[in-house]
Amino acid sequence: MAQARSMRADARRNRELLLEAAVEAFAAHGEGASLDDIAKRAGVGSGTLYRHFPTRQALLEAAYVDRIESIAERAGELAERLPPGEALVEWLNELGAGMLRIRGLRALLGAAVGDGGTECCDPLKSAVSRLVGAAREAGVLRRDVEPVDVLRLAHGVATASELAGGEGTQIRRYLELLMTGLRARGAP
Amino acid sequence: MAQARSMRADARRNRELLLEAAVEAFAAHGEGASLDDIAKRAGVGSGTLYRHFPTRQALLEAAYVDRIESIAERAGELAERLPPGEALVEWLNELGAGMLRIRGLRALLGAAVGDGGTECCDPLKSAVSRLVGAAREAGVLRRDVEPVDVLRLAHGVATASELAGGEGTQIRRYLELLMTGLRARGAP
DNA sequence: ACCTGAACACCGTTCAAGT
DNA sequence: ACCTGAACACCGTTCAAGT
Repeated sequence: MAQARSMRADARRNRELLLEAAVEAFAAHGEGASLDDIAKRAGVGSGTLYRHFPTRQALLEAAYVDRIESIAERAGELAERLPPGEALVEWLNELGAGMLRIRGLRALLGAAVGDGGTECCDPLKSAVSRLVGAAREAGVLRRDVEPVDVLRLAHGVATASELAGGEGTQIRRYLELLMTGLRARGAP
Repeated sequence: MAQARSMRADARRNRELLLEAAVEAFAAHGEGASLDDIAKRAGVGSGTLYRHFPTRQALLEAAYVDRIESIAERAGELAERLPPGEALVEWLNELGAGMLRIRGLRALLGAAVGDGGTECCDPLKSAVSRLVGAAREAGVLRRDVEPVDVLRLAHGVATASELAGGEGTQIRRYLELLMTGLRARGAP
């Protein structure tokens, strides 16, 4: 999907309007919000939505790409300020909070660590790889755990806290349980 | 929903046909299978489906109620044969395998430990309560973890392994990580 | 008392016609 | 090159008419 200057002015404007409407709609009605409704609220024909974003997944990705990048950037800041183990936990905590606050982000990460994975969550994968690498070298992480395992489990933990209905108080507890398991030496 | 003898013979038969079709459809197309299709395959009108099962959730529950009970019963057998900690892990492993094998069971447990909870998963809640209680008394489980936390985390772990696309090899690893965290003494 | 199936509303997706 | 919106297919849900 071309996103560059090469778009006609009205096309670029429509794309922007669609994204604004999408962010609003996903926040209000979850990741399953009506696409037709999004087009209507953006003031464009439904065909225009499909021209810009051929699938729901593509729209979700475009709507949240900047959030994903800002979460990924936090990894660097935390790595500077905290020891490796704590930096990883803290980052997972922020990632989890983001998944609870921004509806649809969890679905996006889920697809990324599954088989429907696109490149949109690559910044998160790079971030967790760096944090996991550092934690391993510091000896606070078992060596048989891959970065992608950590993302999957973080996704699972976010699911668990969403089920608990909490606003982020549960996720900290669950992450600490998980981290204790990750810290222990590998199974025989 | 009356399920007793009080139903007319044709009603009881239709109910049975609907359940068979539902189990098949959920297995083939996931928990979102078309209800209209289920009615057609059962050879009844769509209104009949709604008369027996007013919501998709009600149909899911009726379709899997016996599986749920048989998983719950396994808890007792395992508790007799194994020490408390191992019995809990083993049971969680079987529960997880069930969630991966039978599509829709995970959704059902998710609803049960969330706010949309009905009484259909109560056997599972009782089972985990007994196992957790025994493990606590044996001193192999931290005391600040509630049975419902364990179910939620098991649900999360099953989600994580489903994302991994495995057929039950990952879930064992993930459960062991989780169990290590559950075993450790409570946080300060 | 229960069943049927037409009818309605809603949503996703496509595409011919328009600028 | 891009947009529009009518058209189509599909699904969930209701309800008047039938037995």
